[in-house]
Amino acid sequence: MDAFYASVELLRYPQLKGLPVVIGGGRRKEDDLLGRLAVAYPGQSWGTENLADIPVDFFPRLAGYTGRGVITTATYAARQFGVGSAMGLMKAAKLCPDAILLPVDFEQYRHYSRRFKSIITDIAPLMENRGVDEVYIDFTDVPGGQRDGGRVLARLIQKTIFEDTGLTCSVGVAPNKLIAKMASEFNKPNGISIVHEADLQTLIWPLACRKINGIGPKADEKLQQHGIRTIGDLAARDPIWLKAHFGKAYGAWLHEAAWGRDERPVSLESEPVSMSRETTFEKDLHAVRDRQTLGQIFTRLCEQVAADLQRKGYEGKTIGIKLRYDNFKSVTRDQTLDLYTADPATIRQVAGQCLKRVDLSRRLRLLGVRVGSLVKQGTAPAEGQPNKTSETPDLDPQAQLLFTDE
DNA sequence: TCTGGGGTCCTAGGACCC
DNA sequence: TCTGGGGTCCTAGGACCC
Repeated sequence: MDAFYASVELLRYPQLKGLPVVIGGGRRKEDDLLGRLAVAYPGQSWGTENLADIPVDFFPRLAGYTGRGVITTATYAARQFGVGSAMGLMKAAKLCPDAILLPVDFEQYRHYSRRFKSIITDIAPLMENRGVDEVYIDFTDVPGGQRDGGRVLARLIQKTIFEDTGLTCSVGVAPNKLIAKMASEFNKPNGISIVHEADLQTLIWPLACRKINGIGPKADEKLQQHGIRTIGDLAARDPIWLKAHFGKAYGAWLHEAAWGRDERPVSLESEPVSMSRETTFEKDLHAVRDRQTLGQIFTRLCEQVAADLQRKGYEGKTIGIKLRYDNFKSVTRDQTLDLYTADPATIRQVAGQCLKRVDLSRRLRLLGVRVGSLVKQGTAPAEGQPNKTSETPDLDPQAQLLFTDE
């Protein structure tokens, strides 16, 4: 989907079309549009039917943003200013102070996500979810899937989604997922791109290695150090050399990817492995000095993850925590139980034990709670032998007591 | 002016078992 | 007088993705 979050917001606020808009960030009072409208226009009620009447000048701007949020999506107009996904909003505010800032509304995005996905599965049932705004589709056995190299079906999907939701998407058609993903980037927004096996050298090899789904910033940096910048450069390397420098499995995969080879099937629904909740604080907190605040946040995270599990019908037996220190270093601790659970009190208790095994003398910027090793509720395998645990000793007992046992 | 939240998968060492 | 070999599970960290 093209600029998905932003495009969904533009459905509600069409008056913002063509303007630089970014979605993201923590909530500020100024971001509470409806609250501000109630003050500015007393007696008028604002609902789905007249949101389009809100004057553009009324929307909050990026200028003066002071929180720790990042951009999740920017409209194409905003991208002109050099702002984009994952950029800190403070930095974005320097680049484009007049951009309109809207808070994220996952509820709404999930709603449109379900809608466009159900349109797709009506047309082509073999669909794989790749998050809220992206899917892989296997056209192979869909009637008409081969017409004009897949272009006919791609167009049908685009048209049907647009007519139902008003949203546009970009489609890449290729012999496998790896190339299709790259192809989908060629013609954004609202484009279709078809890449055949024979187009590898002309269309794929000139691209930066980073365009391969699976080569991130770290691998790219290392590749560049060896003079490998394009996928063609990568394809030219001896696979034995790649394995020696990048590890057996990853080296072999790099070679295959550069040659456009990918045998992964388009797979239908898969079971979740873990669920988690985490939060970055407005300001760094200290285990001792901010003990009460941290205790409340910690309990809330446990309750939220328990509620998520129960709502979706899962329970897990590995309970873990994650901290991020003021220096941005993260640590995790987890513990596996003999029993599966989705109970907030149990999660709170075990997560509290995990907290005792980390250094709490540094200030914290993030706290998270995770439950893993999930099974569908009621299908928990029989209780096994007691766990073999590799003991990690408790640290800094003084600091621990202060908020872990609240 | 620092850097969200929710995930998956991989690696590597140690415990433990046969 | 020198320490097997294979397998699984647990834990921690990290890369990567949307």
